Amino acid sequence: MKNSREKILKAAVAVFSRRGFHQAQVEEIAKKAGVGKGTIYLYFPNKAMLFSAAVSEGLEEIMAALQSELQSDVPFTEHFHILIRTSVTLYLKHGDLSKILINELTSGIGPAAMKEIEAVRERFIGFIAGVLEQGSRDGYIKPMDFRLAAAGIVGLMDSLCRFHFQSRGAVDSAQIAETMHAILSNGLLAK
Amino acid sequence: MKNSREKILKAAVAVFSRRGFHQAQVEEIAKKAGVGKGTIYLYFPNKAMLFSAAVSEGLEEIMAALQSELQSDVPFTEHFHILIRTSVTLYLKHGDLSKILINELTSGIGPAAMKEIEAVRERFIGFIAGVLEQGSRDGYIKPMDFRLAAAGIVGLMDSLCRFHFQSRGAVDSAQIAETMHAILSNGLLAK
Amino acid sequence: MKNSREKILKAAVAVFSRRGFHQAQVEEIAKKAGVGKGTIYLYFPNKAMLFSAAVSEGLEEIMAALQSELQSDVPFTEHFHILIRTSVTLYLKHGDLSKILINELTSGIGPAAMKEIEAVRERFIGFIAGVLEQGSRDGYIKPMDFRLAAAGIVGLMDSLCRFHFQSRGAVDSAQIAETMHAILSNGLLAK
Amino acid sequence: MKNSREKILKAAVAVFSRRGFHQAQVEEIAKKAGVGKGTIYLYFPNKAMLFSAAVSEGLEEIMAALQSELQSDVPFTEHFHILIRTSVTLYLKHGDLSKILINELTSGIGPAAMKEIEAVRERFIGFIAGVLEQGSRDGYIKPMDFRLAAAGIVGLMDSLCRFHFQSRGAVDSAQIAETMHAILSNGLLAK
DNA sequence: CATGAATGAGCTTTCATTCAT
DNA sequence: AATGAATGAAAGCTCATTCAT
Repeated sequence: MKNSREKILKAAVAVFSRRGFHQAQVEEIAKKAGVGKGTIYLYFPNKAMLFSAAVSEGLEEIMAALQSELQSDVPFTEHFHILIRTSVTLYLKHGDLSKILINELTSGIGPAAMKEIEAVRERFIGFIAGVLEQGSRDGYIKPMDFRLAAAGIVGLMDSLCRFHFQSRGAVDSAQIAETMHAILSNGLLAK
Repeated sequence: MKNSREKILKAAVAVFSRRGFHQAQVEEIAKKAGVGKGTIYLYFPNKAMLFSAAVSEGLEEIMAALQSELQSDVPFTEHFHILIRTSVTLYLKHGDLSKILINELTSGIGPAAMKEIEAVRERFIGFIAGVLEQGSRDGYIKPMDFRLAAAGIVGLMDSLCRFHFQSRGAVDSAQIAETMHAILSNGLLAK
Repeated sequence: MKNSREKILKAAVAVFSRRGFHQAQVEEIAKKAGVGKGTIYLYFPNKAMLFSAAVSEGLEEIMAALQSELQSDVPFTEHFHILIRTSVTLYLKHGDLSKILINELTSGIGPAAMKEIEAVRERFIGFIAGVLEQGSRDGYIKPMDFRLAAAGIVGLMDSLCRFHFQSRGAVDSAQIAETMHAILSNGLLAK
Repeated sequence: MKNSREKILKAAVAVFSRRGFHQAQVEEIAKKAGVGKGTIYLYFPNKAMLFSAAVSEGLEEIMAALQSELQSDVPFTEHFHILIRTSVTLYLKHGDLSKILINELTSGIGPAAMKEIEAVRERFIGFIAGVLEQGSRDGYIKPMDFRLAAAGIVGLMDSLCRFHFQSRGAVDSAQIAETMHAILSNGLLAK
């Protein structure tokens, strides 16, 4: 049996993503985690901090997974494709998280937790910008404002993934990855 | 002096976008609109419906503005560029709205209002998909899943605009339009 | 067309009896009376006073009708019977009123209106006590505390009439009058 | 120290009877019970249900007390007298309750709670009707519509007890019991 | 470490009342 | 005399947080 902190975090991600920050009730998280309400306050100072911890640790996992993917040694063009596919897969798998990350950023979470979350988002965007920059140094990516582009990519991915969730299976992971790849590699214009 | 309904809607957009749906207080909206709290309930049945009305009517304006832009008769390549620039400008100008549109979609607004908002988002995505499809018929845009692409474009724009708002002026409207244009026309890959 | 004051009073009786004092809304009364909300405040200082006026004037009518009945000159035993039948009929006809009179006496109407209503009830009880006293002087009614008995009679009638309203026709006016007459003339005990 | 539920119910009976359903404030009940406002909602889903619980449980007590009185084995005539005296005593003792039971039946309490209360009143009337029916079988009570008569008795008692409360001591318990007994045993008519 | 009964600040919403027309 | 748009006090209810056990 995992320890309480883990169980709480896992339950928190699930509940927050389903309901959003304000609609989520601490009690439901406690119940889902199989602990008492009070126990949550043993590990997290308040709801907002629990929220940012949930987001933070989840995203950290995604980044670690992507990072390890980056180690492999294949030609860039293929690498680029794989990277996108992996991102989409991870993003959809951690769908809960992504919904949170996108939807709750201005929902009045309180300044402290807010800062935490923006920092996480920053780190995520920075991570992607880093990948782009490396690709650029190796001559595969056009020079550009990498952070801006990275922010755009995150938004693109979010939006496509939301489409997936809302389409209830009509649009699958592969289609999303292909659309992303198509747009990001060559744009929309016919040659 | 504008009529009350207008004043309330305007104030609502401002407050909702700053605070998010749940954090926004009806009282603050009333104060900002310069009307009594009760007056709001004369025009809107409840907070959620006020919210969806605010989003809805704002977005309608944006679409109308874009629509009129589309009438002009210039070569497509240039048109494409202009369209993106106009979109970004409008989006930034109605920044309040865009933040709402993106951030509040799952925040537990109540089913009725929720449906309204999703419908608006749908309409917006559909509108963009229509533009892409027309471009494709004329041979300027690659064939693809236009609705998916449109969803992606909205996400891309959102994310870049948010970057603008958070950078507090470090990234300007032109840069965002250029980045969008660069990505959407040719993608990220160096040739 | 009756004048506004009349129309308002009539509508007030109808609405108050259907909904009770607190549930009744001034707007509904105005609508039913076919006047503007503001007009009501031209004739009555506030909701509570409108309420007590409605009760008061209605009860006054009942008493007037009973009074005229009392003038007739028939043997007391028959008179007693007729009186009860007439009372029940009137009470049921003015059912709205009776419900109000019974149900709203402690509902927190505000001290001023409250006093008015209690005064009306007093007057009604006094009226019946007077009838009993006269009957006693004529040797038809046992000596007793007439006001107390009158209060009891009003309660008895109320309760039976409510039974009528709730039974939705299963118990008719005649049955109620007979039961009242049976109890009041000889009591419940078998000889 | 009694448990919270008990304390709340007791306070509720007191406050509801003094103010009536609508005028009664949950906060005042909480204060009187010596608990926090929220605690009330731990035990009762809403104000209306608290109300019906208060009425219900109080009346149940009265019926239990009367029931035990009925077990005793004395001649019926005396029994009848005793029963009325006991009823009046109980009714006056639980005066709060009786006021509620009579006054609030149409005050717009909400359908669910309303039904509960009507059911309680039904049960009470049914209980008395049962007593009458038994007396009739034993030959002491005239045959009649027992439920109708029972409803009348409740109304009679109510009204007399209200008289007691309003007379501020001028009319005592014994007088009321005697008046009831006089009316119910032999009626008002002189022989 | 763990709990959940208890709390009360804070929210939305209603509706009697006013007053400019 | 008549109106009804506007008001804001007032109240029920929720839920994050605490703390005695």
